[in-house]
Amino acid sequence: MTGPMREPTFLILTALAPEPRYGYEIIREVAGLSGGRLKLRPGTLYGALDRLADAGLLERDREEVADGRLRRYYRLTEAGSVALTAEAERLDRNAAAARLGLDRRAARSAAGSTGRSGAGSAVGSAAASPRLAGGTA
Amino acid sequence: MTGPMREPTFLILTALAPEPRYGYEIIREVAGLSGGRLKLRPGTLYGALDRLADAGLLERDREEVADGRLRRYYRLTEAGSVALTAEAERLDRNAAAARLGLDRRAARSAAGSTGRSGAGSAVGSAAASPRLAGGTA
DNA sequence: CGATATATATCGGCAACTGGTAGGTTAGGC
DNA sequence: GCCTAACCTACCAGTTGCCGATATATATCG
Repeated sequence: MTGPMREPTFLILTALAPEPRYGYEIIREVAGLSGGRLKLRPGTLYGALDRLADAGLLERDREEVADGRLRRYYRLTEAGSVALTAEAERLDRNAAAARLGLDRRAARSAAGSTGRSGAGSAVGSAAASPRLAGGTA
Repeated sequence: MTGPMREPTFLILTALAPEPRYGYEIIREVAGLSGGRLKLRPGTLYGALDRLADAGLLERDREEVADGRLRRYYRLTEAGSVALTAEAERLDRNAAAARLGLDRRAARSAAGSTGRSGAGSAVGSAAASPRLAGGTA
């Protein structure tokens, strides 16, 4: 679990970044962070919590009983914080690369040569591509 | 294919954003964009190309024979461009959310209350979470 | 009581990817 | 000439995280 993580995993870690939270609260927090777009299923949440705990990115914090219901709190570990930071940087770099490519595309559209590029570019298409410094996702 | 895409898919679209490219060139471009981190396998590439074409995000551009080798060019469609733009924005929002959470975490660490938060925060943990305007990933 | 919300937990199936294999051509080195 | 690496497209079994669901329990409200 050092490679790219998918969005649910990422947002779970994000939800736990500021403070420990219990399962159901993570679900709500992730929904909020995603503007209602991502509704974590219990299967996804607890599967991810187990995986991330096994990988040392998070751990059990404490248990509490509130209104007759057990709440199991989790917290991000230092390794989890590091992984989340690295992942955020990866996202930034990927987004920047896409932006650059889209900008160049728009510039080409404005120049009138769109889509079917001329036959002359077949060999020349190995032109310098945006090479991002630290690597992207 | 309107939901979150994984990194290989995203970077394939990014490689095709500025101009049409053929399969092997996409592999090289993606490797460059990712700083050598992501080496697309043929299985991944052609599987994704088929999927993305089926979804209308890219299409066949042309074929060429160079040095006795067939090169099959692909180009991003307008829908693909739109999807890539949306995806880049999603990445930005996600990264920003993670940063915010990590900053709050660092602030808590500096305040001396780390990890095991006090018992008093059990009910108050529903405090206002960073609510990003347009929604995140 | 029934419906809804709040809470944790488990599981089968699926899609995208991983990690390969395959077939072919060309160029360079020995 | 032979071998290796690079250049090209194509196909496939296995893995993994997630989807979509089910289950159990408590609490509240009409």
